[in-house]
This record gives sequence, structure tokens and C-alpha cells, in this order.
Amino acid sequence: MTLRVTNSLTGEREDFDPDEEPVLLYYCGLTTSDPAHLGHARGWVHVDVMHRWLEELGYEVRHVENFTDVNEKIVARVGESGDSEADVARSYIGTIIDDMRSLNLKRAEVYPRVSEHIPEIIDLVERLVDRGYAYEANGSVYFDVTSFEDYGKLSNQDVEEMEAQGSPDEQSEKRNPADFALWKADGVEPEEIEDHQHGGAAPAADACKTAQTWDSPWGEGRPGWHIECSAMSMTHLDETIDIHVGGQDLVFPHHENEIAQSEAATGDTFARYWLHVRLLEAPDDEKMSSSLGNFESVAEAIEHYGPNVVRTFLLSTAYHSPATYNSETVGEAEQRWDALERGYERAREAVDSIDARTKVESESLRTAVEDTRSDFEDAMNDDFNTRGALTALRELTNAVNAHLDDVEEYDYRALREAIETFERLGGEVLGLAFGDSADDGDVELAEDLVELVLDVREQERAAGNYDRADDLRADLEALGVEVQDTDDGPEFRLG
RNA sequence: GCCAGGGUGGCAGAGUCUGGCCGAACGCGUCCGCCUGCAGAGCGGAUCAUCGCCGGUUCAAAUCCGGCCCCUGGCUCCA
Repeated sequence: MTLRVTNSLTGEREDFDPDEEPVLLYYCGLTTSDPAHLGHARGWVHVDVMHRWLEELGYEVRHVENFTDVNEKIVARVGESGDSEADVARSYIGTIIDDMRSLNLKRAEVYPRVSEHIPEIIDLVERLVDRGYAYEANGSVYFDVTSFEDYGKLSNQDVEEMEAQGSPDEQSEKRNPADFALWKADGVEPEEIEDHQHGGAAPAADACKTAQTWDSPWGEGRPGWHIECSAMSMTHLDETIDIHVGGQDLVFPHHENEIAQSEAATGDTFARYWLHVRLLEAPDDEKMSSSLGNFESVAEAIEHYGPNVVRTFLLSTAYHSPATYNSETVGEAEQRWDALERGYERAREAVDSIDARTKVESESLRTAVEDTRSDFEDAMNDDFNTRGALTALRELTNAVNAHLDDVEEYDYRALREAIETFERLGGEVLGLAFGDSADDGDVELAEDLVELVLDVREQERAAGNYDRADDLRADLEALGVEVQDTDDGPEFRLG
């Protein structure tokens, strides 16, 4: 079975058939004007898993993800987290990269920045002017939408009916209301950023003085929003790439404009498959965060739930399907991850406890391992159905638990296969960190201390002092240590 | 208004492209039993779905066709 993906360009599920290797993948990254929130993480994690699955299928992947570090919204933050547009952008890029690391994202090959690609952008704009697709007006350059026949093919928009893009000043300079800016004359005006400013920001007029401008054939100015992705995609990948991914909110105008300017410039297809990640939704009746609308920042979410629960939550719905963020949906993800991890740990402990030469064979466990692998593969090949992939792993934990509970003697080989399946599919492909908790010194010390408390508790239990024992258990739980009494004595997990 | 995507059990959410294995998956919840000092975890079992509405095609429809209703997102900076 081959990989099939839903291509927004056609609206159809198509066989994925890259031109040649490596597979060229571009993800429209963030504007670095705010900390990343869970909605951004949804995009990241899904692209990450797409990347990982392509590699699992044997493809080599070249993955590029940009940072938009030149933007009015960044200028609006001057004074809050830096003294200039460039400062603010740099500081957010730093926190965003930290967030990506803590989410266990695989690194892209390149994280290009707009500010470092001005020459390429200017070249591209010149090319469009030369070819008659763009025109200059008062030091700005606009793309002439009517000159590109396919304009609107991604978003199914009708140029005639479209609302005008851009500021009133821009409107008067444009030939058609739907034309969009490739290059904008001069710097940033105070009124362009006032709406975006928070407390702590510098006065708009001062902030605007820090906005970067560059010399161009049309005079001092700044690149328009859309041109950057075309320029960076072509620079770091190729004029035609395989997969372009972004949030669904970018379909129009951003991606539509990218296609127009790129294909007008090269005369060739810009991206063969367009995949759009549906936006995470939050119910308005449930405030999850004070700072960022209804979403927690990535850092807060990781602090609360840990990276594995966050990933499990985001992968619990396919990238394409609606997903809601609230306490129930996250709670379900939490349980799902806990169950997977417990199943994995039980399998490991069982394997360690038995002789590798054991001849016991469990037909049901072996079948379950095989089913998990093929169900997982089918799900991922079906337009990256990560929900289905998670379900397949869950069925494996069910089979492991049943085997361990029902049988006197364990099937060593099947358990090893189960462990390998968790690690490869859950770990390598879904990016969940199985059995990762005990690899630093602090954790070891914590574990030793918990053992000590549990020894005391066992003594209290032996003496019949159950109230004391329960208090200790409750105290540990308050610290995030989950205690379970078993036939072999107490066991615990650090939360 | 226009564009896109949805409406499946108490919740959440696969399945719809490629009609029959769907008498509808996994999970959560609820109930019973095992285990247990208790709890949790786990195991065994049970409970819970006229698949938005109406009509059509078919031997057969959650799945295909037509009409209607409702929801979400986008159309302005946004992953």
C-alpha cells in the first residue's frame, strides 16, 4: 500500500509520488512576534510526523521551515522583548527553537529567515517585473493578479469578487483591488502597528524607527509578506517542490499568492502537493489561558502535561480533522499516553524477568504484534491518519496486558517484538519518548528518595497503620508520584 | 454572501474516496466480577448508535446521487 495524501489543490486524495529524492518539504513557519502556542504546535507535530513517516517509508527528506522575522507585528513588540525589530525577532526565535526541542521535533535541514534572504527576494521580484507580472508604483511593487491565469486555483476564489488587500494607500496604487505587494516602499508607519501593540511596548513612532529596510532597485523598502516563502523555498529546495504544508488559515491569501508569484516567475509548478493543517479550536466558554486567547503557550502546555501527552493530544486527531482543545480532550490524551507507556514498561519488565531461551509461544500476542504493524502502516499511509496509528498501538498494549495477566509463562520473542514495535512506531515515527524517564541524575535521586518513603510506608502497612500509609501515598501523589501496590510490592511512576 | 471542512453512542472519535468483512474500531464514562486493607493499575464481562433530515440508485448504503437543515474555519495579521 502506498502513501496517499489529500491535496488541497485538487481536493482529492492522491497517491504520493515524488519526482525524485530527496523529497522536498516546505513548512510555512511562524512570524516571530509572539511565543508559540498549542495551535502552532499542532502544525509542527503533524509535519514532524509526516517527515518521520516518509523516512520510515524509505524516502530521504529535505525539510525546510522558515521564520518570518520581518513583519509589522514584530515591530509592534519593540520595547517588550528587545530594542529593535531584529532584537525582538531574535529573542522569539530563541524561545521558539526551545519549544521545538522540548516537543521532540526532528530538526529541519534549514530554518531560513526573511532578513537573510533579501537579495533572493529582490531577484525574484525583478524577475516578475521583467516578465510583466508585476509593476512598480511609488517605490512599491505589486503583483498583477489579472496577469496570472490560474490565480485563485488553490482557494477557488474568483478574482472579480475578491475584497481588496492592503492599506488604503496601497489601494490607490494598485491596478486591481486584489493585487498584492511584493515590495513595500519605505519602512513601517506607526498606524500599521498600533493595533498590535501590548503594554510594555515602545511608542509606535519610536518602534517604527527600528524597523529594518533594505535598498532595492525601487528604493528603500521592505519585502511583502508572501514573496519570502517563494524565495526561500526556491533557494533551499528547488523551483518545484514536492510537499508544501501550512495552516489552513494560510490558504488564502498567502498560499494563493505564493503560487501565483512562484509559477509566474518560473513557468513551472511551485508545489505538487499542498497539505493544510486544520486549525486547533478552543471553546470560548472554557478559558485555558489568560495570555494567549484560549490556548496555552507551548512552554506552558509542556510544563503542565509533558511533551508526550502534548504530542499524543495533537496526534489524537488527524492533521486534517477538526480538533478541540479543552480539559476533556487533553485528559483523554493523558490517559492514552499513560496506558501506552505502562504497556511498554510492563513488556520491558516482563522480558527482563524471563529466560531468553524460553520456548513459550503466544499465538495471540504474535498476531497482535503483526496486526499492530499493518494497522499502523495502513493508517499512516491513509493521509497520515495519526489517530489510527495511535489506536493500533493501543491495541498492542491491550494484547501485552492480556498476555501478561492471563498466562503463566511469557513469550519472550513476542514481547521483544512488541517492545521493538513501540520503540519504532511509537518512538521513531510518532516521536513519543518511551522509557525515557530515568536517564538523568536528578531522576535517579528522586527515585531513590521515593523508594525510601515507600519503605517507611510498607512498615506502616505491615503494622496495620493504614491511615499513615494512605497519607504517605497521598503526599507522594501530590508531588506527582503515582503509587501502586502489587503482589510484588509497591511500584511507582514519576509524573 | 463567497470558499473550505464537518454533522456517527453520555463524551471523544475512526470508518465515507475504493457500497457488502460496519450486526459500526480504540479509548473515556457507567455497571458487574477477579485482584486488593483501601485506592490505583491491570484482567474478564456487560452497558451505550434508528450513522443530521428527506428522497433516490442498488440484491446491498454511514458509505453513491439529489434537495434541505445545522456547525466550524477562512475570505483582515495569523500554524
